[in-house]
Amino acid sequence: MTSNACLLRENGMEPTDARLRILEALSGQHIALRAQDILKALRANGPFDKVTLYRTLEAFAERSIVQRHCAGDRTYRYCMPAPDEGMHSHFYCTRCGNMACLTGQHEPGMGILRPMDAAPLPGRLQAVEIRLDGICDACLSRQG
Amino acid sequence: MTSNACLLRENGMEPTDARLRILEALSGQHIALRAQDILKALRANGPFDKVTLYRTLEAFAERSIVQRHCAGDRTYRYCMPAPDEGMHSHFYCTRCGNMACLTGQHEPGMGILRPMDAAPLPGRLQAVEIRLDGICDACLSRQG
DNA sequence: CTGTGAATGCAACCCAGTTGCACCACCAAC
DNA sequence: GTTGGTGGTGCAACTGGGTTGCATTCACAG
Ligand SMILES: [Mn+2]
Ligand SMILES: [Mn+2]
Ligand SMILES: [Zn+2]
Ligand SMILES: [Zn+2]
Repeated sequence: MTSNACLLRENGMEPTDARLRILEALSGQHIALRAQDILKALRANGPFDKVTLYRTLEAFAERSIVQRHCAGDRTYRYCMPAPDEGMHSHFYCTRCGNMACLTGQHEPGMGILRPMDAAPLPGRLQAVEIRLDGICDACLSRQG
Repeated sequence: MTSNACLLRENGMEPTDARLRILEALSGQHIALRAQDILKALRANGPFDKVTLYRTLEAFAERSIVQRHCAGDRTYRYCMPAPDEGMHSHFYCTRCGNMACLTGQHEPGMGILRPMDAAPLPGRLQAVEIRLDGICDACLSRQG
């Protein structure tokens, strides 16, 4: 029994082949992947249906098995949080679209996240998304 | 000469009727609007072309006349920063999609934004996007 | 006037993500 | 064993926010 299979069982999902393959593609990554990136990786070892992927990713995100983030280009990116780690933030390269996971979690409710805002929030906070935008080192070295 | 016309001139844009109408729709809002929200408001006082709106909003965003943000539902929201204010963050209601602008700017490079991350960034930072997700007061009062 | 570039309008297109529905495997009840 | 329900997958069609191409109009300098 792999740890991914356990993860699925803990979340009330059968560890099917498709699900395990998707988790495998996401495990150990330090960047957040587009659905299409994942699809391409999956299809390197056999056919895989697009809709199954999208539906599975959505189910994973609902159960917090993966994190789903909206990048600056309006496409979702998916990544697996490190074990026992909460939300983490990302560095998004506006030139190449690469979205690196940053180490160190951040927590909803941390006062320091809104240093200059004394007013109460206009609702019940559930999650905090922090995205750092810029040019990644690879793009910088390619052309400054 | 309205202040919006000045704003356009300062950014090298002719203050055309279409542009002024768009800025007018965004001025004084305390929420970030979808393109479609803006279009609906514009069409309340006469016809307005969808493509002109999108192109104009893009030109405004490039010149930082408006801020463009990607909400959790993968649609862009547009808002005008208060005068002399930099980037600000938003509260996004995952139930109704309303995206409230939060008062108080945040600055790229503030150390406090990444409290638990000592590692250097994997690139050159240009902007910081902070989105607080949750359920807004209106939705809470409607059904908890 | 007249030429030039900027701005606008309309139609067609793009494409990540979604929906509908058929199919299949599995298991439990009859 | 047959039936019926459930969960997962596959294929095709669809959605809709946003974009592109291109023709037309406008502003204004020469
Ligand atoms: Mn990540
Ligand atoms: Mn705003
Ligand atoms: Zn890059
Ligand atoms: Zn709401």
